[in-house]
Amino acid sequence: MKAKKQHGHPEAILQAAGIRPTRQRTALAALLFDGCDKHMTAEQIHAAVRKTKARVALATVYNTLHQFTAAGLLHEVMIDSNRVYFDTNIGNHHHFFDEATGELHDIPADNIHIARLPKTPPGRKLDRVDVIIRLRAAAR
Amino acid sequence: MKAKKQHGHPEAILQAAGIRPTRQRTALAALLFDGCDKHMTAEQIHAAVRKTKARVALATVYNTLHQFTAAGLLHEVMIDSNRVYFDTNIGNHHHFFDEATGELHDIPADNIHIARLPKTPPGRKLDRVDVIIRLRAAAR
DNA sequence: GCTTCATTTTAGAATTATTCTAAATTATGT
DNA sequence: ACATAATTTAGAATAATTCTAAAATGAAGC
Repeated sequence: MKAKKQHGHPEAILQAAGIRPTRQRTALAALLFDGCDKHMTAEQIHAAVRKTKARVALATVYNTLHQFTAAGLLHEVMIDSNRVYFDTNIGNHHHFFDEATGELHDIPADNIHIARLPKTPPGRKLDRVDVIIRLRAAAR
Repeated sequence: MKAKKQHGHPEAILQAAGIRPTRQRTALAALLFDGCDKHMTAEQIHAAVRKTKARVALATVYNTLHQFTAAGLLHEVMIDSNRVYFDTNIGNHHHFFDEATGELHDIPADNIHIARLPKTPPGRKLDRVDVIIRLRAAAR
Protein backbone atom coordinates (compact mmCIF):
# COMPACT_ATOMS: atom_id res chain seq x y z
CA MET A 1 0.00 0.00 0.00
CA LYS A 2 1.50 3.28 -1.08
CA ALA A 3 -0.20 6.26 0.47
CA LYS A 4 -1.33 5.40 3.92
CA LYS A 5 -4.88 6.27 4.84
CA GLN A 6 -5.57 8.51 7.75
CA HIS A 7 -6.29 6.41 10.79
CA GLY A 8 -5.45 6.20 14.43
CA HIS A 9 -6.85 8.51 17.05
CA PRO A 10 -8.43 11.68 15.69
CA GLU A 11 -6.53 13.61 18.35
CA ALA A 12 -3.20 12.26 17.11
CA ILE A 13 -4.07 13.30 13.55
CA LEU A 14 -4.84 16.81 14.70
CA GLN A 15 -1.73 17.03 16.87
CA ALA A 16 0.40 15.90 13.94
CA ALA A 17 -1.20 18.59 11.78
CA GLY A 18 -0.50 21.26 14.38
CA ILE A 19 -4.19 21.79 15.17
CA ARG A 20 -5.30 21.92 18.75
CA PRO A 21 -7.70 19.04 19.33
CA THR A 22 -10.77 20.62 20.85
CA ARG A 23 -13.96 18.67 21.43
CA GLN A 24 -15.55 19.88 18.17
CA ARG A 25 -12.48 19.33 16.03
CA THR A 26 -12.00 15.87 17.45
CA ALA A 27 -15.62 14.97 16.75
CA LEU A 28 -15.29 16.12 13.14
CA ALA A 29 -11.94 14.39 12.69
CA ALA A 30 -13.35 11.15 14.07
CA LEU A 31 -16.17 11.34 11.59
CA LEU A 32 -14.05 12.25 8.59
CA PHE A 33 -10.82 10.32 9.14
CA ASP A 34 -12.11 6.83 9.74
CA GLY A 35 -10.07 5.34 6.93
CA CYS A 36 -12.82 5.49 4.31
CA ASP A 37 -12.71 8.03 1.52
CA LYS A 38 -15.61 10.43 1.60
CA HIS A 39 -16.90 13.37 -0.37
CA MET A 40 -19.19 15.49 1.73
CA THR A 41 -20.52 19.00 1.76
CA ALA A 42 -20.36 21.15 4.88
CA GLU A 43 -24.10 20.66 5.39
CA GLN A 44 -23.80 16.89 5.12
CA ILE A 45 -20.96 16.86 7.62
CA HIS A 46 -22.95 19.07 9.95
CA ALA A 47 -25.92 16.70 9.72
CA ALA A 48 -23.70 13.67 10.26
CA VAL A 49 -21.99 15.05 13.36
CA ARG A 50 -25.32 16.01 14.88
CA LYS A 51 -26.44 12.39 14.57
CA THR A 52 -23.71 11.53 17.02
CA LYS A 53 -24.14 13.03 20.47
CA ALA A 54 -21.78 15.93 19.67
CA ARG A 55 -23.24 19.35 19.13
CA VAL A 56 -21.27 21.52 16.71
CA ALA A 57 -22.46 24.78 15.16
CA LEU A 58 -22.55 25.06 11.38
CA ALA A 59 -20.11 27.96 11.51
CA THR A 60 -17.69 25.74 13.40
CA VAL A 61 -18.06 23.06 10.76
CA TYR A 62 -17.05 25.60 8.13
CA ASN A 63 -14.18 26.98 10.20
CA THR A 64 -12.88 23.53 10.94
CA LEU A 65 -13.16 22.24 7.39
CA HIS A 66 -11.14 25.21 6.21
CA GLN A 67 -8.52 24.63 8.90
CA PHE A 68 -8.29 20.96 7.92
CA THR A 69 -7.98 21.96 4.28
CA ALA A 70 -5.22 24.48 5.04
CA ALA A 71 -3.41 21.77 7.01
CA GLY A 72 -3.65 19.37 4.08
CA LEU A 73 -6.00 16.93 5.79
CA LEU A 74 -8.79 17.58 3.25
CA HIS A 75 -9.13 18.75 -0.32
CA GLU A 76 -11.88 20.91 -1.66
CA VAL A 77 -13.42 19.65 -4.87
CA MET A 78 -15.22 22.21 -7.03
CA ILE A 79 -17.66 20.46 -9.23
CA ASP A 80 -20.79 22.44 -9.52
CA SER A 81 -21.66 26.02 -8.72
CA ASN A 82 -23.69 25.04 -5.69
CA ARG A 83 -21.89 21.98 -4.49
CA VAL A 84 -18.50 22.20 -2.80
CA TYR A 85 -17.26 18.85 -1.57
CA PHE A 86 -14.59 18.22 1.01
CA ASP A 87 -12.66 15.13 0.04
CA THR A 88 -10.98 13.01 2.69
CA ASN A 89 -8.83 11.30 0.10
CA ILE A 90 -5.77 13.52 -0.06
CA GLY A 91 -3.75 11.15 -2.20
CA ASN A 92 -3.27 11.69 -5.91
CA HIS A 93 -6.52 10.80 -7.62
CA HIS A 94 -9.28 12.14 -9.83
CA HIS A 95 -13.07 12.12 -10.04
CA PHE A 96 -16.10 10.94 -11.87
CA PHE A 97 -18.99 13.34 -11.38
CA ASP A 98 -22.40 11.92 -12.16
CA GLU A 99 -24.52 14.85 -13.24
CA ALA A 100 -27.67 12.72 -13.01
CA THR A 101 -27.32 12.02 -9.29
CA GLY A 102 -24.82 14.61 -8.08
CA GLU A 103 -22.56 11.81 -6.86
CA LEU A 104 -18.81 12.01 -6.92
CA HIS A 105 -16.58 8.94 -7.26
CA ASP A 106 -12.84 8.52 -7.01
CA ILE A 107 -10.64 7.44 -9.85
CA PRO A 108 -7.22 6.18 -8.73
CA ALA A 109 -4.43 8.34 -10.11
CA ASP A 110 -2.88 5.49 -12.05
CA ASN A 111 -6.09 4.93 -14.00
CA ILE A 112 -5.39 8.18 -15.79
CA HIS A 113 -2.13 9.04 -17.38
CA ILE A 114 -1.49 12.57 -18.56
CA ALA A 115 1.24 13.01 -21.12
CA ARG A 116 2.52 16.27 -22.58
CA LEU A 117 1.56 18.43 -19.63
CA PRO A 118 2.37 22.01 -20.69
CA LYS A 119 5.19 23.70 -18.85
CA THR A 120 4.30 25.75 -15.82
CA PRO A 121 4.45 29.51 -16.48
CA PRO A 122 7.42 31.33 -14.93
CA GLY A 123 7.06 32.42 -11.30
CA ARG A 124 4.45 29.74 -10.64
CA LYS A 125 4.58 26.26 -9.33
CA LEU A 126 2.18 23.47 -10.02
CA ASP A 127 -0.19 23.04 -7.11
CA ARG A 128 -2.27 20.18 -8.39
CA VAL A 129 -3.98 18.79 -11.45
CA ASP A 130 -7.69 18.10 -11.17
CA VAL A 131 -9.30 15.83 -13.70
CA ILE A 132 -13.08 15.64 -13.60
CA ILE A 133 -14.88 13.21 -15.86
CA ARG A 134 -18.46 14.39 -16.16
CA LEU A 135 -21.09 11.75 -16.81
CA ARG A 136 -24.71 11.95 -17.85
CA ALA A 137 -27.47 9.39 -18.09
CA ALA A 138 -26.94 7.34 -21.22
CA ALA A 139 -29.46 7.74 -24.01
CA ARG A 140 -31.42 4.58 -24.76
CA MET B 1 -11.25 38.74 -42.84
CA LYS B 2 -12.41 38.59 -39.25
CA ALA B 3 -11.54 36.10 -36.56
CA LYS B 4 -11.64 32.48 -37.49
CA LYS B 5 -13.50 30.98 -34.55
CA GLN B 6 -17.09 32.09 -34.07
CA HIS B 7 -17.94 33.97 -37.18
CA GLY B 8 -20.90 35.46 -38.91
CA HIS B 9 -23.41 37.89 -37.48
CA PRO B 10 -24.47 37.28 -33.89
CA GLU B 11 -27.98 36.81 -35.21
CA ALA B 12 -26.82 34.07 -37.55
CA ILE B 13 -25.10 32.28 -34.67
CA LEU B 14 -28.31 32.38 -32.64
CA GLN B 15 -30.45 31.25 -35.55
CA ALA B 16 -28.10 28.34 -36.16
CA ALA B 17 -28.37 27.38 -32.49
CA GLY B 18 -32.18 27.51 -32.65
CA ILE B 19 -32.39 30.53 -30.35
CA ARG B 20 -34.62 33.39 -31.32
CA PRO B 21 -32.42 36.46 -31.78
CA THR B 22 -33.99 39.09 -29.60
CA ARG B 23 -32.37 42.44 -29.00
CA GLN B 24 -30.86 41.37 -25.66
CA ARG B 25 -29.62 38.03 -26.89
CA THR B 26 -28.08 39.61 -29.94
CA ALA B 27 -26.28 42.19 -27.80
CA LEU B 28 -24.87 39.47 -25.57
CA ALA B 29 -23.90 37.28 -28.52
CA ALA B 30 -22.14 40.21 -30.19
CA LEU B 31 -20.15 40.80 -27.05
CA LEU B 32 -19.27 37.17 -26.40
CA PHE B 33 -18.79 35.73 -29.86
CA ASP B 34 -16.34 38.18 -31.39
CA GLY B 35 -13.81 35.51 -32.22
CA CYS B 36 -11.72 35.94 -29.07
CA ASP B 37 -11.81 33.38 -26.30
CA LYS B 38 -13.09 34.79 -23.05
CA HIS B 39 -13.72 33.63 -19.52
CA MET B 40 -16.24 35.87 -17.84
CA THR B 41 -18.64 35.73 -14.93
CA ALA B 42 -22.28 36.74 -15.31
CA GLU B 43 -21.57 39.96 -13.43
CA GLN B 44 -18.66 40.82 -15.70
CA ILE B 45 -20.77 40.19 -18.76
CA HIS B 46 -23.56 42.30 -17.33
CA ALA B 47 -21.12 45.14 -16.68
CA ALA B 48 -19.64 44.81 -20.17
CA VAL B 49 -22.99 44.89 -21.95
CA ARG B 50 -24.06 47.94 -19.98
CA LYS B 51 -21.00 49.79 -21.23
CA THR B 52 -22.46 49.47 -24.69
CA LYS B 53 -25.71 51.31 -25.20
CA ALA B 54 -27.78 48.16 -24.67
CA ARG B 55 -29.70 47.79 -21.44
CA VAL B 56 -30.10 44.21 -20.28
CA ALA B 57 -31.28 43.12 -16.85
CA LEU B 58 -29.01 40.89 -14.78
CA ALA B 59 -31.71 38.22 -14.72
CA THR B 60 -31.71 38.25 -18.50
CA VAL B 61 -27.94 37.86 -18.55
CA TYR B 62 -28.31 34.75 -16.40
CA ASN B 63 -31.19 33.39 -18.47
CA THR B 64 -29.35 33.99 -21.69
CA LEU B 65 -26.03 32.54 -20.52
CA HIS B 66 -27.85 29.38 -19.51
CA GLN B 67 -29.62 29.19 -22.85
CA PHE B 68 -26.33 29.67 -24.67
CA THR B 69 -24.76 26.97 -22.49
CA ALA B 70 -27.63 24.56 -23.15
CA ALA B 71 -27.24 25.24 -26.87
CA GLY B 72 -23.53 24.49 -26.70
CA LEU B 73 -22.40 28.03 -27.46
CA LEU B 74 -20.72 28.40 -24.06
CA HIS B 75 -19.22 26.18 -21.40
CA GLU B 76 -19.39 26.73 -17.68
CA VAL B 77 -16.07 26.38 -15.88
CA MET B 78 -16.19 25.64 -12.17
CA ILE B 79 -12.94 26.60 -10.59
CA ASP B 80 -13.60 28.09 -7.25
CA SER B 81 -16.64 28.12 -4.98
CA ASN B 82 -17.41 31.75 -5.76
CA ARG B 83 -16.20 32.05 -9.30
CA VAL B 84 -18.24 30.52 -12.12
CA TYR B 85 -16.89 31.43 -15.52
CA PHE B 86 -18.64 31.18 -18.84
CA ASP B 87 -16.09 30.18 -21.44
CA THR B 88 -16.58 31.19 -25.06
CA ASN B 89 -14.06 28.62 -26.20
CA ILE B 90 -16.23 25.58 -26.80
CA GLY B 91 -13.53 23.57 -28.51
CA ASN B 92 -11.71 20.80 -26.72
CA HIS B 93 -9.28 22.43 -24.32
CA HIS B 94 -8.29 22.71 -20.68
CA HIS B 95 -7.30 25.35 -18.15
CA PHE B 96 -4.56 26.79 -16.04
CA PHE B 97 -5.97 28.43 -12.93
CA ASP B 98 -3.64 30.85 -11.21
CA GLU B 99 -4.63 30.82 -7.57
CA ALA B 100 -2.47 33.86 -6.89
CA THR B 101 -4.37 36.13 -9.28
CA GLY B 102 -7.63 34.28 -9.92
CA GLU B 103 -6.88 34.27 -13.63
CA LEU B 104 -7.91 31.48 -15.93
CA HIS B 105 -5.94 30.60 -19.09
CA ASP B 106 -6.65 28.16 -21.87
CA ILE B 107 -4.51 25.15 -22.62
CA PRO B 108 -5.05 23.73 -26.11
CA ALA B 109 -6.35 20.17 -25.99
CA ASP B 110 -3.34 18.75 -27.78
CA ASN B 111 -1.00 20.07 -25.11
CA ILE B 112 -2.45 17.45 -22.79
CA HIS B 113 -2.85 13.84 -23.66
CA ILE B 114 -4.84 11.57 -21.39
CA ALA B 115 -4.12 7.89 -21.68
CA ARG B 116 -5.85 5.06 -19.81
CA LEU B 117 -9.10 6.86 -19.22
CA PRO B 118 -11.19 4.51 -17.05
CA LYS B 119 -14.27 3.01 -18.61
CA THR B 120 -17.53 4.85 -18.17
CA PRO B 121 -19.84 3.20 -15.60
CA PRO B 122 -22.87 1.39 -17.04
CA GLY B 123 -25.93 3.50 -17.79
CA ARG B 124 -23.84 6.62 -18.14
CA LYS B 125 -22.21 8.38 -21.02
CA LEU B 126 -19.17 10.60 -20.97
CA ASP B 127 -20.16 14.23 -21.09
CA ARG B 128 -16.76 15.86 -20.96
CA VAL B 129 -13.37 15.75 -19.30
CA ASP B 130 -12.20 18.86 -17.51
CA VAL B 131 -8.55 19.23 -16.65
CA ILE B 132 -7.62 22.11 -14.36
CA ILE B 133 -3.99 22.76 -13.60
CA ARG B 134 -3.84 24.80 -10.44
CA LEU B 135 -0.85 27.09 -10.01
CA ARG B 136 0.50 28.98 -7.03
CA ALA B 137 3.24 31.53 -6.62
CA ALA B 138 6.56 29.70 -6.79
CA ALA B 139 8.49 29.24 -3.56
CA ARG B 140 11.94 30.77 -3.52
C1' DG C 1 -8.11 23.50 42.27
C1' DC C 2 -8.52 28.45 40.87
C1' DT C 3 -7.17 32.74 37.83
C1' DT C 4 -5.92 34.69 33.85
C1' DC C 5 -5.59 35.26 29.02
C1' DA C 6 -5.71 33.61 24.43
C1' DT C 7 -8.22 30.68 21.52
C1' DT C 8 -12.33 28.66 19.98
C1' DT C 9 -17.17 28.23 19.50
C1' DT C 10 -21.55 30.05 18.86
C1' DA C 11 -26.13 32.09 17.24
C1' DG C 12 -27.64 34.97 14.42
C1' DA C 13 -26.93 38.72 11.15
C1' DA C 14 -24.75 39.89 6.82
C1' DT C 15 -23.14 38.92 2.33
C1' DT C 16 -23.06 37.11 -2.27
C1' DA C 17 -24.35 34.77 -6.29
C1' DT C 18 -28.09 33.01 -8.32
C1' DT C 19 -32.99 31.83 -9.11
C1' DC C 20 -37.80 32.86 -8.90
C1' DT C 21 -42.10 35.50 -9.66
C1' DA C 22 -45.51 37.82 -11.73
C1' DA C 23 -46.23 41.83 -14.38
C1' DA C 24 -44.89 44.36 -18.48
C1' DT C 25 -42.90 44.20 -22.99
C1' DT C 26 -41.85 42.37 -27.38
C1' DA C 27 -42.06 39.18 -31.25
C1' DT C 28 -44.55 36.12 -34.40
C1' DG C 29 -48.31 34.34 -37.13
C1' DT C 30 -52.53 35.49 -39.26
C1' DA D 1 -53.05 45.50 -36.71
C1' DC D 2 -54.60 41.72 -33.38
C1' DA D 3 -54.13 38.00 -30.71
C1' DT D 4 -51.08 34.97 -28.63
C1' DA D 5 -46.92 33.13 -27.07
C1' DA D 6 -42.32 34.07 -25.72
C1' DT D 7 -39.20 37.12 -23.47
C1' DT D 8 -37.63 40.55 -20.37
C1' DT D 9 -37.76 42.86 -16.18
C1' DA D 10 -37.35 44.63 -11.23
C1' DG D 11 -37.40 43.18 -7.18
C1' DA D 12 -38.20 39.49 -3.84
C1' DA D 13 -36.62 35.03 -2.47
C1' DT D 14 -33.26 31.47 -1.73
C1' DA D 15 -29.07 29.11 -0.45
C1' DA D 16 -24.41 28.63 0.69
C1' DT D 17 -21.05 30.75 3.05
C1' DT D 18 -18.79 34.31 5.87
C1' DC D 19 -18.80 37.65 9.48
C1' DT D 20 -19.47 39.48 14.20
C1' DA D 21 -19.21 40.06 18.91
C1' DA D 22 -20.35 37.76 22.86
C1' DA D 23 -19.91 33.45 25.55
C1' DA D 24 -17.42 29.26 26.42
C1' DT D 25 -13.37 26.60 26.64
C1' DG D 26 -8.49 25.33 27.02
C1' DA D 27 -3.65 25.96 28.55
C1' DA D 28 -0.42 27.72 31.76
C1' DG D 29 0.86 29.32 36.03
C1' DC D 30 0.08 29.75 40.87
